[in-house]
Parts: sequence; structure tokens; C-alpha cells
Amino acid sequence: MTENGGMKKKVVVGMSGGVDSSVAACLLKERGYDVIGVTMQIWQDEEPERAAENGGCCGLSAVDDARRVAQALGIPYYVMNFKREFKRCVIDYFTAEYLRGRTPNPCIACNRYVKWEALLRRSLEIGADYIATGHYARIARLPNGRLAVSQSAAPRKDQSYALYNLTQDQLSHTLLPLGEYTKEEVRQIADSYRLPVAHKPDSQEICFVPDHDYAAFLARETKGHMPPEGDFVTKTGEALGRHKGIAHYTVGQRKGLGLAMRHPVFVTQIRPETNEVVVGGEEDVFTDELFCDHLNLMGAEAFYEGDRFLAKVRYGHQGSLCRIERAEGDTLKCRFQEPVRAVTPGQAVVFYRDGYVAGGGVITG
RNA sequence: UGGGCUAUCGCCAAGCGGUAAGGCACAGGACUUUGACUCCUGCAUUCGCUGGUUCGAAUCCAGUUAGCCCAG
Repeated sequence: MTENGGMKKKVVVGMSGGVDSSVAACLLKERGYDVIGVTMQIWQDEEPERAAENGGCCGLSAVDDARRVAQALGIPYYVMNFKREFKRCVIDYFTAEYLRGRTPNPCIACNRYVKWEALLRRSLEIGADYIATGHYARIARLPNGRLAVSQSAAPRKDQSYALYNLTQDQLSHTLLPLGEYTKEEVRQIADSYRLPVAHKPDSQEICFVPDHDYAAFLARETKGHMPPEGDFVTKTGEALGRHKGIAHYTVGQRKGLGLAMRHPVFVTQIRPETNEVVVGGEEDVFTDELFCDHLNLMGAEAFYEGDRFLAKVRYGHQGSLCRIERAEGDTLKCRFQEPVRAVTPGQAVVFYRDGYVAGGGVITG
């Protein structure tokens, strides 16, 4: 017996070796799917001893752990190499954005282009009907007929934001089995099935920059061709000191500026044209309007002036009410009811309505 | 060269005879499947230097050094 009436549906589960994706595979198997475990090799070092220490969502202990889980579940398991796609769609994008003084979100790019494009394509090629991941989010069919990612049953852990850029076609081939569970429940399930990764710590930070030093990573990627030093200035143009190069900063940043003022100072703007980093007080980092481009329509078939949404400006943002002021092509402008902190070019803005993702885009200013 | 002022942690800055506030910066940790933000913890046995007065001085006195300002 299966949930899908008769024919066993085949699903490829992207297994990172962590608890979440392991439980995702486990749950799908329980529900009667024909489950195949796959770990994507995307950036890891070849030397296992070095990579083994990296616990990230895509770390390398990854492969060992994922294989063990697959074995425990009795499902076939493969490692697929997507380094090429990852380099092009994630790392190169990540680097280019920072060099432009913007702040990328690599997880979103990885989801859209590596997991849900490269992995999905190859999964379909080997006869799968779906791919699945351990994201905390759900997928719903809306009254208008469109598919949309909706927020997880566990609000604290909701990861719908990172999936806003998926297409209708991609969603139609996607299962997110963890959407109804909380992190605690997932760990309990892992425990009850005696999965070897039940108590593995959560991943964090950028998977391909495990030491958290993204500036050093950029320097390696660019072979030292980093944007030059420049001035820290106030919004009125007063020079306050020297910065290390625009790639080292992001809007809203406080730490690492080395500026000893009477009060904390934050980056309020990065100006690539003049190589200036503008700083100001806490109040200067709030704004009530936002522009974005590369709009991806998900639950909404279009955006119109006057539409109201709850907008998230970064992963983990609780969301702020806003109203669309202009929508042209795949760009739009919205205004927030209350000022929002650190609206940052390069980051994604995701528009929610009734808990589902209506769409989202890349912040331009 | 006279006269005045100021010298306290990397920066700003309390302190005014009773045994070194605070802010910024910085470091470490927590939080976090992005960058940030936020939170917690740490951070001058010592107050330009040398003497003196005092039970006791960063705080008073003398000298000295440095910087600033006004006279020249």
C-alpha cells in the first residue's frame, strides 16, 4: 500500500548526512515510496581527513554518514558529482556579488540551480518522479492552481525563504516530508529509528567556507584580485577612516569596522562606483522602501500595485508588512508599514501571504 | 622665549584624598543551512615620568617630558 495509489513512486532524496535529510528519507520510505539516497558532491576537498571535519549541510563526513543511514534504511545510495554546476552557479555567483559590493545568499542559488536543476534533472533521468530534501517547509496547491512553498509547521525552523526561487515545474517534482514536523520531533524520529546521525549537531554557516572567513575565501578565489581599500564616509561625505575593500562589508554590519566612535556605527550603504563604505548610527540602517528585480512568481500569477504582503528581507527575518508600489516586468518596489533594518542589495526579499510564498526577488536597493 | 591649558586601556571618557565608571574598538562563546544583527563573557594592581606630603594619592605639592592655545 502506498499513498499514491498503486504504483510505487520513485523519489531521490538529497542526503547531506545530517539528521533532517536522513529523517526525510526515512519518512518517505515509511510512506511507501521507492527511495533512493543521493549525496551531492559539490565543493568538498578530495582529502578526506580535512573534509571530514566539516559538518556543514554539504560537508564530507556527509558521505559516510549518509551512506550509513541509507544502509540502515535499506535504500540504494549514490554519490553524484555536481562540482561543476556548484562552481558555476554558486561559488562564482557568490564571488562576483561580493566583488560588486553586494551580499549574496548562496543557499538560495544552490537550491534553485544545483539541487532543483542539476539534481532534479539527473534524478528524472534515472527514472525518479520526485526529489526530496530535509527542508522545513511545505508545498501547497493554491486555489488559483499554482504550487507554492508554504511555511513549516515549526515556525522557528521555517526554511521556505530559501526556496522562494523554485519554478512551478520544479515544485511539481518535489516532496518536502519534514514540513509538518518540528526539529524536536525530527530528532525523536531519528532516535526511534536508531539513525546513526540522530544527535549530530545542526549545520551552520556557508558550507563551502567552513572557517567562516569568507573574505579569505574570496581572496583565494580571486587570487588576490580584491577591490582596493577606500574610505569610510558618513552620509554627509565626511571621511572617518579607511576600509579594507568593499568585499569585506555588508549593510547593517557593525563588527570589524575598527571605527571607535562614541556610539556603535553600522554600514548603511556600499558604493562600488566611488569605492566608499557609508557608515552611520543604528537609526540610519532602517529604511521603509525596497526595490527588487529578478522577480520569481510562485503562488501569485502576478504582482500588482496595492498588493499587500508580509515580506522577509533575509533568512530568519520575522517579516514586515508591506505594500507594492510599483510592479514592472520582473522588478518591483514596495513600501513597508514600519521601517525595516538593513535592507541589503543582493539578498532576497520573499513575499508571503497566508503563510505561503507568493514570490520573491533580489534586492537592488 | 614668556603666559596658560592638558596629559587615565587601541579610541573617547568618568574620577576632585580612601584604594581605577562607562561607551567604542577588540577577543572568545551563544544564536544561525547565507552575509549580518543580537545576546553572554573577557579586556588598565594601574592613571606621561621622577620625587615629596599623607595611615592612604589618578586625585595635593615640586621638578621633568610631551602636546595644544595665547602672546611674540
